[in-house]
Amino acid sequence: MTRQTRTPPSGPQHATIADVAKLAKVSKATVSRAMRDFPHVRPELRERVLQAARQLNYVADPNASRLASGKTRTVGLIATQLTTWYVSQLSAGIEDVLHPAGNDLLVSALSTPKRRQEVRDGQTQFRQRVDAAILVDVFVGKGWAPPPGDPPAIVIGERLNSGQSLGIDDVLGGFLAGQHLVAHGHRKITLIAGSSVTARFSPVVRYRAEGLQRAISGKGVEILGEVDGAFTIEGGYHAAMEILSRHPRQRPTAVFCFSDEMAFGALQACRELGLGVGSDISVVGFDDHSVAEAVGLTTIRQPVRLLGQRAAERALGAISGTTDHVHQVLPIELVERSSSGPAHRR
Amino acid sequence: MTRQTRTPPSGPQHATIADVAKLAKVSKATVSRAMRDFPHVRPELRERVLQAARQLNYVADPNASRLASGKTRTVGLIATQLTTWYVSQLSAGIEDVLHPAGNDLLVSALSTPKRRQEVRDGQTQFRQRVDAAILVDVFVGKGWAPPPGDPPAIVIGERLNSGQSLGIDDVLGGFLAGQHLVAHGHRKITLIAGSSVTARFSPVVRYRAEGLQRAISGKGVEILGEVDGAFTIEGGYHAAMEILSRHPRQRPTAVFCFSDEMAFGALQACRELGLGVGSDISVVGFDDHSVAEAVGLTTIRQPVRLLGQRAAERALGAISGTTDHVHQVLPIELVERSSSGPAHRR
DNA sequence: TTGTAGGCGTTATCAT
DNA sequence: ATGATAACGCCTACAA
Repeated sequence: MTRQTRTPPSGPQHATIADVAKLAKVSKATVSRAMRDFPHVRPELRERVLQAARQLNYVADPNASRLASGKTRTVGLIATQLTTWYVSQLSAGIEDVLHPAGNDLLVSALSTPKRRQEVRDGQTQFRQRVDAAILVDVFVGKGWAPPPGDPPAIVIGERLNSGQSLGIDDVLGGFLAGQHLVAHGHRKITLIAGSSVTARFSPVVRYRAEGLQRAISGKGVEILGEVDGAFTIEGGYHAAMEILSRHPRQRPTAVFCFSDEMAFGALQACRELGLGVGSDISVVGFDDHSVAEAVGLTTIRQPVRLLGQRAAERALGAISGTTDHVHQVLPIELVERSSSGPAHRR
Repeated sequence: MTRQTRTPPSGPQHATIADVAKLAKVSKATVSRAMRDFPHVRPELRERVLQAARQLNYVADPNASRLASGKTRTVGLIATQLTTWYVSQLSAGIEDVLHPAGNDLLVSALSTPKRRQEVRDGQTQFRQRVDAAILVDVFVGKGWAPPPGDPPAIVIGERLNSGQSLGIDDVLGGFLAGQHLVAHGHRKITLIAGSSVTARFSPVVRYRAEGLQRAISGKGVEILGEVDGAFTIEGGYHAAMEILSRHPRQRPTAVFCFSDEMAFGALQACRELGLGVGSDISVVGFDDHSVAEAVGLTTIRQPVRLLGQRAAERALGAISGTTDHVHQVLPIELVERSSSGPAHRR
């Protein structure tokens, strides 16, 4: 019977494990072990194999090894928005950990509520492609756990009852901002939160608002409403524009935005309306975005990159069987800059 | 001989193509064809297969198909810095195209010059993992082409003699900025460029500087030097700080930054030094970063996301055998905002 | 139009 | 400590 060659070997194909084995005069099994630093390989042989591999410029085909081993060496990141500063910092943090460990990161957006539901039910999109998943702002619900058969998941931004989750203390975040504004004499504050749709499901939004409430309760502070900033710059701009173009009497003296990006939009609105930021109006953001310092934005700093690193570490842990059902909380702090100051007196 | 079962099927494993075949009472081959919308499959059978697949919650194991077909359905992105706004927009654009086409994006940083050299010689890191690669700011050199055996590559930010590259007209970018400043009466301009190391290899930096030169030549304009802003916010801040804290006589009236992020740093420096932006000092950036509008930064807008989309389209094209050896240039424009204005008269 | 069966390159089991 | 070899799950050339 003739050997069945698929495509005529057009060019110099890549070396396979068999080529290395032949050159090093050992079996494929030994090559495989040597390449992966397994014990029980005679140093001399190991050296011979590595040298042969180098000579042939050999690297194991990831697909073949994935198929054979059943491990993908890949972690999936699922987020609602990929282009935000928050998510890009997160990915950077995740990569910090994944790459040295020889793992890949597979990113996937999840824009529609429908797809969000899909994730809760089972990560079809990542099926058999990842060993673990990191979910950010998907709002799966306290009691959630990955459906049986699905890879383990780490959840960022929501506290799971039993589990693999981490985040910051959002109540504290809201509280710190509120405390700061109250201390500066502000008595009329407007919140620029997420979209109204998100708000319903998002613990993040709820908790930050709750923290603010705690800080102001009993201080005679009025919250002039919670407007929709969609967590975008434009959203923050429009929201602020609407609020701040009111008559000074009905205007807040301070605006607390649930993200720095919305705060940037608010700053723009202030500028266009000729309001002095930090004097006529105080603006406080959330995140400590990389340009927050440059624009002098007072904000609640959260360690986003670190959050990513921790998540990745736990993902790796989960893969190797460590199931630490703990909610991990990372520290935040208020960073005072020029965008906030004493309430303007009239 | 006993059947050699690897791991005892601990849980309800995932359905395989064989399961679907059995349930639909067809061969594996037919399942494979039906699932991939191949022609020459009786509609009735196709329907039966799809239904069985749905019922078993079956999705093809990507690794197995990759191994069998030799295609990874993955495109690699190699960049020097992953956390910049530019690269994150680029990835977003790439994903716009890749995802609908059922392809994955694999991202890889390339921080050190040594690793950069590795890429020029052969993309070891992506070997057998991607069907095509997109290289951004790697500066491979005009005559470069992927080494034989390596997947096709699309280069962003550098014009290859023969091929697969795209970018903007950097000379024009520098020119537009220069023209704008000259028109506003500026006669002393400082450039905040990249790091001195990068500058030597980077056509981007060279061309933008050249464009500026062209715009100012013969207009009695003095370039007060090209300082290193490292393409970061902090870098821009420090560079600007140093320049602008000089005696007014030796100070430029305008600063042209080769990225918006450096311009943000420059704006911060101005604020801290009490210099009126747009009056005492004009600042022009490059990119049209998403917060540029919010801070009123005059800048050269480049369509970064579109650049990513085009690159991805060409990557997909290259995979399917289309080799269009053309350098594609995307349009840019000056966006005038409040950070620039007439030169301050003394 | 459908089925059969070999092979993709690696890992892991078993035997030595 | 090393070697032989059966999976892993899919794709595809070829036969029918």
